[in-house]
Amino acid sequence: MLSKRWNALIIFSLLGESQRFCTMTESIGISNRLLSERLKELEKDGIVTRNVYPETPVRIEYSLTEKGRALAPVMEEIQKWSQEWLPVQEAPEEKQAPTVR
Amino acid sequence: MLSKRWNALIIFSLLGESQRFCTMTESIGISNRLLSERLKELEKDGIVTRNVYPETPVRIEYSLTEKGRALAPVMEEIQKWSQEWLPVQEAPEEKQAPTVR
DNA sequence: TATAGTTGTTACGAATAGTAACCGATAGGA
DNA sequence: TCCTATCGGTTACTATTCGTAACAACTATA
Repeated sequence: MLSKRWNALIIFSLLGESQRFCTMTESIGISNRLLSERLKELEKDGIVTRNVYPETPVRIEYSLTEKGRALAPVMEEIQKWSQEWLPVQEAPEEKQAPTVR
Repeated sequence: MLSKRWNALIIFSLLGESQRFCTMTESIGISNRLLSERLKELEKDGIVTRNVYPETPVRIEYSLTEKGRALAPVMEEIQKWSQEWLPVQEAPEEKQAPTVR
């Protein structure tokens, strides 16, 4: 499951707090097609839950189940390893709205 | 890198001891095409080293670098998680030579 | 009516994975 | 010499998955 592209990043971004769909696409840099697909799979695997808030426009938040939160130590070890062994990378450039002068 | 299919299994199987190409294809269940491709990538990333023993037929053993062995804690946490949260699976059936009666 | 925000779905070309056949070097035996 | 076998891969081809863009359904607001 962690070997599937994006899943580690999805879980990582949910470890902190529950997140909305559109927030996740932006912060992870995944397309909505794939995020939708991955979240369905993770929900079926019992790692993620989907919470619907029927406001307008509808708000949907995804969060981790206990099984999902139990992956925290795995993610921590991955972080430790990458801090020690991977060269520091430039952050990907922000897409800015063109500034009007 | 761990998100690429097979890489976690390849590293896991090298954590114990160095392995030959043909042993790895059998134990992991990966095709030789992909194993070859993945090992090249992992070698380029400095995670795996390739040792050639010019016997006949030639013997080639793959082993982990220090950077690769540093992934041991990650793999351990993954193991712990799966033992706690994943149902026990049937081992994939061995391919047996047909028994002659 | 038109527009915008949110969470998706559909369509389709591009990239990656999987399968099977083949290659080159070497050695052993007929 | 010719055939066979082993090892560590390549090559060729098909199937699956990914990535991008366009669109859909719902509803509130202008």
